[in-house]
Amino acid sequence: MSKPTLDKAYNPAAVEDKWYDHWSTRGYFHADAHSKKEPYTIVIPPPNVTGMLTVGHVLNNTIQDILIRKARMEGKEACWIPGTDHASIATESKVVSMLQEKGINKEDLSREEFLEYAWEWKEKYGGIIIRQLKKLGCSCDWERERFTMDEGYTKAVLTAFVKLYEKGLIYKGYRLVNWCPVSKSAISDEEVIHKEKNGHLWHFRYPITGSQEYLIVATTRPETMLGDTAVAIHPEDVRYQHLIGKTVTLPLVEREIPIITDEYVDPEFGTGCVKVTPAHDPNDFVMGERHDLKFINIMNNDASLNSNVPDKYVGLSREDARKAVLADLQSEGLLDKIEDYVNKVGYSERGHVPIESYMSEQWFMKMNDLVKPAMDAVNNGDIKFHPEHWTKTYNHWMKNIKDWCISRQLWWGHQIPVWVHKEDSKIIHVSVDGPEDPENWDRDPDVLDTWASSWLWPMAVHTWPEHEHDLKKFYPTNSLVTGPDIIFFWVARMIMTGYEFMDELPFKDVYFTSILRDETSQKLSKSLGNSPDPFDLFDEYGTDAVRFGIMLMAPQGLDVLFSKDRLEIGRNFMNKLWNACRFVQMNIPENWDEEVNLDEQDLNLPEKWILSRLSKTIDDYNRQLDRFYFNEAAKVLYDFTWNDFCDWYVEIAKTKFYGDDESKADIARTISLKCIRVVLAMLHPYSPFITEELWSKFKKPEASDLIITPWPEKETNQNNDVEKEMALLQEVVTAIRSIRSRMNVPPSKYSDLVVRCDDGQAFFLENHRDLLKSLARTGEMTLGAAIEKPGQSATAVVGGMEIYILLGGLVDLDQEKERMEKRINEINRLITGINGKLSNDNFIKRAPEQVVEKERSNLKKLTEEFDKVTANLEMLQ
RNA sequence: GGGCGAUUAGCUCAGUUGGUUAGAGCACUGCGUUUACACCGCAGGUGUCGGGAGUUCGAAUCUCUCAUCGCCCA
Repeated sequence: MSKPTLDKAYNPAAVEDKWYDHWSTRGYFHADAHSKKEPYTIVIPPPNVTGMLTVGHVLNNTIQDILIRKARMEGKEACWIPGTDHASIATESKVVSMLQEKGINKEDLSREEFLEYAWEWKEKYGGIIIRQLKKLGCSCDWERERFTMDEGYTKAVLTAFVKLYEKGLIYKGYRLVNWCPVSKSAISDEEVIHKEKNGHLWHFRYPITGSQEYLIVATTRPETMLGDTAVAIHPEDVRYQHLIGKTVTLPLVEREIPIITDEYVDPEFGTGCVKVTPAHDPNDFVMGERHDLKFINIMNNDASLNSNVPDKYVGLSREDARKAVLADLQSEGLLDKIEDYVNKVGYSERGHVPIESYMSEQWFMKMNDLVKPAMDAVNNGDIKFHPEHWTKTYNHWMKNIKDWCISRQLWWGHQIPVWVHKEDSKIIHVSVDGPEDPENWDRDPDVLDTWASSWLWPMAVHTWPEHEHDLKKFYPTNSLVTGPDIIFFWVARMIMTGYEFMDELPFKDVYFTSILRDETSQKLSKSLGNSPDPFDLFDEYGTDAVRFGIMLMAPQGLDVLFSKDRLEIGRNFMNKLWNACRFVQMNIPENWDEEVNLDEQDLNLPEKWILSRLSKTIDDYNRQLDRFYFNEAAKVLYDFTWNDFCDWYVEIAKTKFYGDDESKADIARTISLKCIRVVLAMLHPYSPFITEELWSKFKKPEASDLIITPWPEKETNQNNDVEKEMALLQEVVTAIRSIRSRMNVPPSKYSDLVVRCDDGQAFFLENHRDLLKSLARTGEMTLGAAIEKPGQSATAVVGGMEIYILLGGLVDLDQEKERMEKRINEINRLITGINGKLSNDNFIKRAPEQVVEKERSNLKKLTEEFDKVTANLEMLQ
């Protein structure tokens, strides 16, 4: 053993950086593609390159670190590949606002100039989250760190585009897309957030052409009426049959537009008449195509009105246009009424403003062919989701998948590898390297959706499209750990690319983490300001404690209500572990060299018991981790360490340490060390720093650093008889303590014990006389079957033994009576239940024998206890 | 409107294939500073397992239904 003894309390700050540097220096994180070991690979969900560590990242990356550290200890070639994502829209908008602060408009810059600023920004802020992950303790292979706009990665992204284009899966279309007026770009369906908003339903009068009649349409978006090209009614709506074939004159615009009939119209909604604006609403778009209507785009790319509306409205923002249109309709007497109305409004996830459905030319990807193998893989179990129920969400989305709009009107990202000939725009060149005569071509200015690059992550972090060594060794990966919020964006699409380009799944297990919420169940987010800074938490509790605490509180497949207080459990546990180790260390002499071979020892009950518990703990722990129950695994370790080891075994070991039999002390030392070493090894993936620190003091001299120490082996010391016997001893101790506590017996006073019991029980108690003395503070023991209840004593019935504690005048008779009566009622309740079952023929006939037997034996036990408690109660009367 | 999930002690959650005297931590109450730990120890109280119905010898667990809450998709 090394000396000096541990500090009185664990001080995280003093050890965390030390060990991280040590591990890095020794190269433990780096995976060797040429090793013979079985690979175990994880690719990190790449955080936004300009992002900062959140509590969500802590949860997510701790889980990955647990998996990878365990695999490493299990002797696998553990490879955790880190990296960051260029996050097109998010990063570009940050750069744009940074430039604005400097007084620079993006519009005034060339593409090249802008990208220079963007790269500068990336270099400046791009490393932050990586450094933060290191503080968290992540054992990533930093030599393999990737960025989605690295040269090699970019090549992979463009290669994928070209391959899919050549297969006919990518096409260009002029369509209605989700348009973010802030970033002035298309966004995908998945980037639109639907929110319920309190709005209005405005009813307008549209005059029938050449008549005094009106029809009334209702709308939530008055300003779009300037782009109306029809009014629709349901074909069977009796109210409006006479209008079919007529036209209305669109107010303010004075455009004559047809009245059409379409099944889409809901006669129950509003007046049953609908204005149709094909260029600005997805449903109207479809109707427009069906009826060959005009598509009039009335907006610029910033959602202000363009020259397709009457002059007085040109240039107005959509908000101002709404006011103007309403005012003008009102003054013309065409505003019929206004109703309150709750409607769903789509917001841009990044721009935080309502999106427009906007006509524009975009690149789309056909998804139907890509979906099939990806769906099969999940449904036939090749890829497993944890928790499993996410497969339903996955399937639902896959079944209803639509073509994916992959172009973005941005500069930061992968520019689409399509060139149009300057002489003839019908001539198109698509390739990774571009045409040989670039001067004759114009490259498509758009970039790809970021997800159209990150969907290649598991293969493109290596050398794909080249199939070199790393790719062969480390693809497919083993586990993916990510949030369910990106199941469509990312997980589903990675599965598609896996089969499309590698003809193989990208990962075998997907663990979906919990979503973190605060105590009022709001999602933790920076914009709400309810997300604590992880570094404040690390400072306050220690990184290991935060990691352990957050894992302990993350339930399976549910949201986590995060609160700082709950990290205290983690901190307390670290302290408990530290102090248990400290205590053991204090009781091991300097230069002690007497570790015994436990297999050759004649062990007594508590020793056999703690070894049995340890065996079971190893099994349970591995089982929980294997099924991705990280909270349960943490609990298994916590319970063993705190309850079995600290509360019972260490207390028992004291009698050996303080006794005068050195050989017994050596056994206790050996067993304590064994428990500590196994616990440290098992806890290491959760709490790497403190365990490595303690390991350095408690390891066997020849052992390696904990991070690469072999994972604890399965043990076979489990023994149910021993556990039962120990449980009885614990029950006796607790019963005695309970009486002493109730009667306020001071700890310094030893209680004499009188027990009515059979010979076997007497032997048992006699056998553990010393333990009873130290654990329950008992004095003299008088045992036997013929014992009469002594006067002035308190009673407990345990396992058929009637335990009397002599208390002189200390007994509170009323309190004792009350207790006994309460127990008698309880026993009665239980006995009634059991009798109900046993008197039921069907139960006897149909229930398994062991179940019936168990009820019988319970009945016997309870009846005996009932008799004894009743008799004792009578004596008190 | 469609789908998914949740509802167990004051709070946060466990509860494996139906059979446990329904558990843990926190909080709470009492006692305690015995040379690991007050980030501690010992002892203690707390539950119609959301409501209802069904299947079963037996339901917190399986089925249906209702209610409430949350998320996703229209």
